[in-house]
Amino acid sequence: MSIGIKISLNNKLYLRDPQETSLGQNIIKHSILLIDEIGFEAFTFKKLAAKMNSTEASVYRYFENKHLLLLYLVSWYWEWVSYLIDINTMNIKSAEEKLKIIINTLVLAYKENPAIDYVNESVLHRVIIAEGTKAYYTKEVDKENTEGFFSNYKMLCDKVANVISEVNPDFPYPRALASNLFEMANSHSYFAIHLPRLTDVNVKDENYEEVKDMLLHFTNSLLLNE
Amino acid sequence: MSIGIKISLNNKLYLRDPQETSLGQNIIKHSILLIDEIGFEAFTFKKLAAKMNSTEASVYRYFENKHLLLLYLVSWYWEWVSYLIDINTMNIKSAEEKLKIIINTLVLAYKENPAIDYVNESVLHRVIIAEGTKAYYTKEVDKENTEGFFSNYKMLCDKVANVISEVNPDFPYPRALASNLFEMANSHSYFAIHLPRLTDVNVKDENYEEVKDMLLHFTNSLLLNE
DNA sequence: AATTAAAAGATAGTATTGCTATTAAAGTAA
DNA sequence: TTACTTTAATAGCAATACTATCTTTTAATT
Repeated sequence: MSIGIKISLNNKLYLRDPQETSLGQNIIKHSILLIDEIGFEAFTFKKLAAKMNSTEASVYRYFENKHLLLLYLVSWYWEWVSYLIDINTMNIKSAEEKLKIIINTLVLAYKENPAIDYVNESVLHRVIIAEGTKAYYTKEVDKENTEGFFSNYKMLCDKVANVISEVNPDFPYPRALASNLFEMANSHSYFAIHLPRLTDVNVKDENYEEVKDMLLHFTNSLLLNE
Repeated sequence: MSIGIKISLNNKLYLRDPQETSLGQNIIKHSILLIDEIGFEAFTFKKLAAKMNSTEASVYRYFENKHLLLLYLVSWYWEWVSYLIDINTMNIKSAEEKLKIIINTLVLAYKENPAIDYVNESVLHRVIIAEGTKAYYTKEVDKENTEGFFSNYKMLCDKVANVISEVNPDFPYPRALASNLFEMANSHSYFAIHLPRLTDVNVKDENYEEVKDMLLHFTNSLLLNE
């Protein structure tokens, strides 16, 4: 039983809207699980179809190729984070407090009560951490950017940058800090698990508290000291 | 005429050492150019061989697959940066000054006088910016890490983290700041060109000064304010 | 200068990937 | 019930990611 919020995404990301049909929802559901399981490079539509007892050709009716499917998942994720931030900061006046909540949401989004039953937010979180950046490090980035394929991420960046500027109007790099918070939230979660010498934080059993504390420390240090 | 410095890399990265033969050097040279031209996803050993008038099978005698070739290029790049940092900070006593030089070197490494004729450092810089992170966002990261495939990057991170701790022994995240400097140097160079709404810096005609200024600002703010 | 070993080139072959096309079956709406 | 749409089933094709073998070229040793 889904609460029925619908994440709104650029409709050029897909050929047929996967949120509209049960096959589409199945594609989303199993692609998240399969990418998590075997990694994006080894992931193919044929394997996905096999896993969900459908056919390759059927998957191709929804997504042009696996890159656009990843872009869809990434956009979905950031839109979901954006939605959570809106809810969690709704009645907060203080910009400092808002920024704290934003950082909290960024790192701990995957824990929030799942609102959509065909998306396992916790697994999606792992997928975004491990594969997310591949969505925009591509030769077609400029063309895709003009088509609005990254607008969810950019809008979230705007939103957070605005709060940063509210906290400290003189800080000269609000957008950069915002995007850096997104990147660090994910990269240091990855480093902690796979390349611990590249970070100072620990992550054990899906506990990302230390990542959050680090982001808070960085942000405070950058914005509140003069 | 090459000065003859030899970058030392983990010998499990390759099947035959490409630095030792002219075919090997050609593989390095043209792979940098071709990845820059068509992107890592479209890059194949067959296309590379065609470009350099050799054969696919010959390339496979040097590298197991294109992923390991990328890892080789990435390791080469960070080892090159590490070497430049050593030279540039050789007679510097002050840790603050050293850190400034490190940041400078990080962002502007590609400009340094090319010491190795088969590597176009400026093009390699672009390749690392656009494709570098794909070297460690892979399903085999843990296995490859135990084999020491990322040791060049990790050692550079150690080196910079030590200087950071020298500047401020109480700063709790020296490694994270170090790796974040590497990541930001590259990601914001990329954002400035392709996704400008994700940053506040401008890059035009290979002029990365603003990226450098931002990294200096972040670093000072994090380490020098109390 | 002749001999030999190693490297590179040439060619072939295979399983998988990344698609497109066609036709048949199933479900759904008029 | 007919007609329309969606999905399943199957086939096919060019490119990718290799491996294997064999011949020629190059370089090193005697």
